[in-house]
Amino acid sequence: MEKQHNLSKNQKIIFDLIDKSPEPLKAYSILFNVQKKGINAPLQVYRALDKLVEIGKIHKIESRNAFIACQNSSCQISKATAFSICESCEKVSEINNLKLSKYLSNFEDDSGMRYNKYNLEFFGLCKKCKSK
Amino acid sequence: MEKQHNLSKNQKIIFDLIDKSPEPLKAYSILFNVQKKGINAPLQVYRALDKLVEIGKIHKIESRNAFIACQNSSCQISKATAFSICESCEKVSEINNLKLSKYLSNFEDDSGMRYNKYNLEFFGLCKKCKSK
DNA sequence: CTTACAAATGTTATATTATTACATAATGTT
DNA sequence: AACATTATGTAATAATATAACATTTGTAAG
Repeated sequence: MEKQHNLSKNQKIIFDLIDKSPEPLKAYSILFNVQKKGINAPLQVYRALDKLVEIGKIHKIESRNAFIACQNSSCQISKATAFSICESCEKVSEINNLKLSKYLSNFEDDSGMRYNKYNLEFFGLCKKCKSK
Repeated sequence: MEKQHNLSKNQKIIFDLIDKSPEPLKAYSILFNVQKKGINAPLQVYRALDKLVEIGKIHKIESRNAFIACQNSSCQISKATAFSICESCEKVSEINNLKLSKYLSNFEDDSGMRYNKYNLEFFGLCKKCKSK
């Protein structure tokens, strides 16, 4: 049974914003958007983001310093993330591919080391941008 | 035949520093280290870093905002990078594994899309840290 | 219920990472 | 030499993220 995380007030405000967004959001853009709800300081945003990342409700797109809601309905694999990033329009999608995640989770490097966690970012042109 | 890039003065200073370093270096730590050589401003560092990344002599470790020299003697695959990162001692190594790079370069997502570029960061404990 | 602990909040200040804008110099090509 | 491209120098500022400290809220045990 998965642990239930009851989001706190700030966490909920910030998660809802990210979850509704069609694109990854940056911390200060989040801050700007939630100021009307009484969240005034960067730290309040970063603390909520840290927690949401920790419990797997959102992911950080490292190459963009931006945050996206987890797209895996059964969000077990927050430690094993893969994203598709369009270098033209910056559209980001989470890749949820069992073969890929199995391949990477089972990957052994040349020294025989295994990893419990990874983040993979693919770059290319999305369909729309490719056809332009 | 691979294009030869003659590094400029600043590029060479900064590449040499990164190449000699046993660990990834951060931009402002680089700046501090090269001030005695007449590089005074962040922008001079970032410009050199950008170029070095572009030509594949160094890579950026996105999750750490740090830079490491490319470890692939035949440095063809600067667009396809994989790293091992120790979450305890922060040691970073480039993974140069043909099966992995083939697998990822040939990966098709569920929409049939292919990617010409990726960055993969694995996290775990290195041997030293695991045995503590 | 109340005590105690952990988690979250609020606030100010500051650290770290990165870019804009503009002027000049060096290098490579024809 | 003329031109284009790449690199440099410098100042200012933008964008991203954390430290430190005080207070409040949520939760679980007695």
